[in-house]
Amino acid sequence: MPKIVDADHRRELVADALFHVIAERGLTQASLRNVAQTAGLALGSVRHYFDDQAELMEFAFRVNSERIHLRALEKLEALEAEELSARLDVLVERCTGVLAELLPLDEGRRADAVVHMEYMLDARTNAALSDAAQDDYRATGAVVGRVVLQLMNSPLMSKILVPVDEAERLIAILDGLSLRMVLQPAWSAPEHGLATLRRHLEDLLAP
Amino acid sequence: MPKIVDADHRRELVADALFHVIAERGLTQASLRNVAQTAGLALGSVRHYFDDQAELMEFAFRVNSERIHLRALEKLEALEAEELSARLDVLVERCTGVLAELLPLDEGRRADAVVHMEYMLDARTNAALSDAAQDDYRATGAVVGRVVLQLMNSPLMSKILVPVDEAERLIAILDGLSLRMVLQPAWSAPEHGLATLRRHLEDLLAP
DNA sequence: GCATTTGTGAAACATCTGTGCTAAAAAAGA
DNA sequence: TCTTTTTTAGCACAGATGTTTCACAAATGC
Repeated sequence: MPKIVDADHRRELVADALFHVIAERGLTQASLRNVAQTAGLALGSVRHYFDDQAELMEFAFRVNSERIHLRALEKLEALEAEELSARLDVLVERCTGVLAELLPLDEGRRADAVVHMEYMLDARTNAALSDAAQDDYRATGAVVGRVVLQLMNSPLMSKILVPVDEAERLIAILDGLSLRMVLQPAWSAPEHGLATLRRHLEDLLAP
Repeated sequence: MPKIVDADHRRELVADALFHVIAERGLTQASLRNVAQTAGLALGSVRHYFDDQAELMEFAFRVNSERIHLRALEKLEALEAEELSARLDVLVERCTGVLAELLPLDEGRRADAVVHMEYMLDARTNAALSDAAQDDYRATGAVVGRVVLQLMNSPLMSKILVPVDEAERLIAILDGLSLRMVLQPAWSAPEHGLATLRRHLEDLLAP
């Protein structure tokens, strides 16, 4: 029959172009024309794969959210699979490694984090994105919650902590660090943010 | 001579209209026409007080930033003036009160926080706002830093903490809580966020 | 080779945006 | 009342945006 192009692959290619535009010039410049141009496509081609601008926006949002959380989930499941370490510093390092996937520590994760922030803020007033935003909240809540459980279940944990409370504080720290590192990279270097995260986890486990 | 209108007062009135538009419909809808309409003015009138759109944006950003930090500074200076309390829970409560001014705990502060977030994110790609954003960073850094010093100087402080590190963690928590409360008010009620902040301060002072 | 289906490109339209320009209205002094 | 200056209102223009529509190209199955 007709010409065959991997449609799904093409949609992700357009989404990547959108990410690039948002990361470089902000969500306000993410017009269909700008996206098409950076994707090397014509405006008509982009609209062939996405009926709406809204459809492109939600699709890209979900790709971005999944990309971020899948990285963390991979490391998390590896952590849950291995037997509990008897050494405190090892446990801290493992948990730090999982949560660090949610921080903009390298250029790739930085672009993801920038796009993520812009999307979450936009979802506040953009009803078409609110469902995707809800799913995103649940995803990060699940990752952080499971990390907290790992800490709680460790025999090295001497304090009595309320899991929900610590998850909330940890989420706040992650969001806050991510925000600062995205907006103010000059003052918030990657190693700096990572160290703050590690220090907090050490505090939780400290006797 | 001519009709006399308090120009400064008029500029703040326009800024308030801009805040209203941003809080209700997001920064993308903050066009001069929308602002003029919600301010009850004609487009030409708005442009009479602000030559540029950029001038209005920066002016409103600074008004917003100062409004937030002045509230916290007032309480902070009251705290620094009074003699150190010998009771630990009193000190925590005082410091919580200062930092709580940076959180969206009521409708007024919520609108301020929303506008603040949108502006900070926009400043990332909007060179016209980067100076104002820098000033904002310094302002919150100063407030949080001075609160941390209050905690450190207390004879009730038993731990040995690095002030800069704790200030950074505290800023992250404040930013993260603020972000969550702005974006997800259904899951992050005001009392909830306030409790998390208080708990963190108690943790810092705990023996 | 041909027809059919899919992909591509471009032109056109209505809408919204910031900005420049002009003219009327309003108020205070002469 | 008349003049002067500020304030207000409105029009017009260029540019950008989402969307619609249509024509053309390309590739697969017959």
